Amino acid sequence: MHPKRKIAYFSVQIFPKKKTNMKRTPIVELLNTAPAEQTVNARGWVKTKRGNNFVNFVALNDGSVIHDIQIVADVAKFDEELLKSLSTGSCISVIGKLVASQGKGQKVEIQADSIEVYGTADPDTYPLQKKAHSMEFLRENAHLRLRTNTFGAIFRIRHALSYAVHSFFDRKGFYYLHTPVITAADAEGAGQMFQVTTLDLKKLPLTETGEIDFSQDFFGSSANLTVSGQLQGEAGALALSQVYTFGPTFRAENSNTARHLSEFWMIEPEMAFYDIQDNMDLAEEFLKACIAYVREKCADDLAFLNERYDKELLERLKFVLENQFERLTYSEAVEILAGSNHHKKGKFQYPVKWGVDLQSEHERYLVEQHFKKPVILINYPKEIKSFYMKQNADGKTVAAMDILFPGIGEIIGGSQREENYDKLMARVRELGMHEEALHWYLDLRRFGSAPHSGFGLGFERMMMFLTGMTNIRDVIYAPRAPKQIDF
RNA sequence: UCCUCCCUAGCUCAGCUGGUUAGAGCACUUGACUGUUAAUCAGGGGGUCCUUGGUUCGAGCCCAAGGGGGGGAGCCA
Repeated sequence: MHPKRKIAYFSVQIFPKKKTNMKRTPIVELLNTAPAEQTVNARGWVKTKRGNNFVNFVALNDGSVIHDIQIVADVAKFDEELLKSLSTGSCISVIGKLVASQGKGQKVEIQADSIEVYGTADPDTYPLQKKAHSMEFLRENAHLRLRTNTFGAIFRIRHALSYAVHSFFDRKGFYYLHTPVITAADAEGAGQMFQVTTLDLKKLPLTETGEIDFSQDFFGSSANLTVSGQLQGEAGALALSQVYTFGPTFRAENSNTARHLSEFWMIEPEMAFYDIQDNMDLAEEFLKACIAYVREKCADDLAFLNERYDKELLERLKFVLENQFERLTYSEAVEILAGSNHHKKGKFQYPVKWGVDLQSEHERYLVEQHFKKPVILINYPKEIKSFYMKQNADGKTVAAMDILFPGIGEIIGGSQREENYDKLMARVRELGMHEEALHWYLDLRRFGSAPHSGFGLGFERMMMFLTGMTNIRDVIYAPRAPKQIDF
């Protein structure tokens, strides 16, 4: 390579144009700067304004940190109308001196020399006040709720958690695989799908037998939004050894609960040469690494949420980090449940019986009452699990694992995959699945198959655990759910 | 989709057994106040009581249907 063509990726020199404006300093930096009457520029949105005839105090926030910086404005130095326009929600740029605060609530403040108003916010119509609002009200103002302390904290944590995910897998030698968002007919059976089409819904082309003729549709067959990247992930793992996906996932189920969304983000690692034990080890290490990262990176935001919403949040994060997850089989869990006083007193609404899927109340009992810590359940009856899971030697169970968290329920679902072509094919036929659509997936077992495992993590459920939010609609920018597509 | 609760001022909520002109705090507005911390104090304006229909001399309140939202369940991550 010619020496002149060498590119310095990490130290790019930029030749600035002539400076016209003073450069903004993020409030997070200003709050951590020693005050020495240096001239600084802060820009952000007004939280509150207080004061008297002589001096006004503005709490300014730019989203860089949960704390506001206090702007001090001498009434005599500023136009009356300008000061009046600094109402809650307005956006301003302030140039002034960074000084030690005379007041008690903060260390530093800005003594304003000039204030420019970028955008006013009429107090009569601006929905947010300097008072606490209900989560329901904020949900109906999703475009503005980002400006509140609570949602600022939530979205800084959301970013940190995303970063923690990529960072963890990168350290472990995984590759980030971008699997398709639009897929062909439902192969996995993971639930109702959203259909994607360019056909004219008012004039659908029909075949001779009266069915809709998808050969005339955009892709030449029916198409849907993905419900999981797992099957494609397996193709990745059986080539790159360790991959993960992290993308939007769509389920058209009519679910109206505090822990379901129609559009959510899912993380799906898939690993060649991993058995179910390796899979569990990775999942536990992964969850702990993410929690540890966010706890360190977002200490202020977590402290705020702990103080305001959930006094046990920090304690719970610490507890999960310091304790081993309880691991047991489905059969053992059923025994514990059947032998519990809770069951004997008839307090379970649904029956506890081997072969039947555990209900929410059963999972909660195990996690919140019996073990009082995260639980990993493995080896479920094959009838209640997906076709691709590894069939155990007992002929009755599959190598599935679910990780259950307090207050949230299932946060991870995974399994070792069936790598044997004949066994997998038998299951596909047993369940009457569409072999044609699965040809490429079955091929993975015909050519260079290998033992492999993986799991799926609901990103927003992890967010609920980290933030203490009790409704999944409050940890995503704009929740998509039945009858809800605003913002 | 099922069960259940809720809907009263911009926001949070009170409103008795069905009875005159529907209230409070915050927000807004006017005034007071030399450093406030959701500033404070005093005055003022502000209502389709979710909608429609019914019962009644009289409905915010009782009944029915519809709409929106919360909590729980199922499906799952």
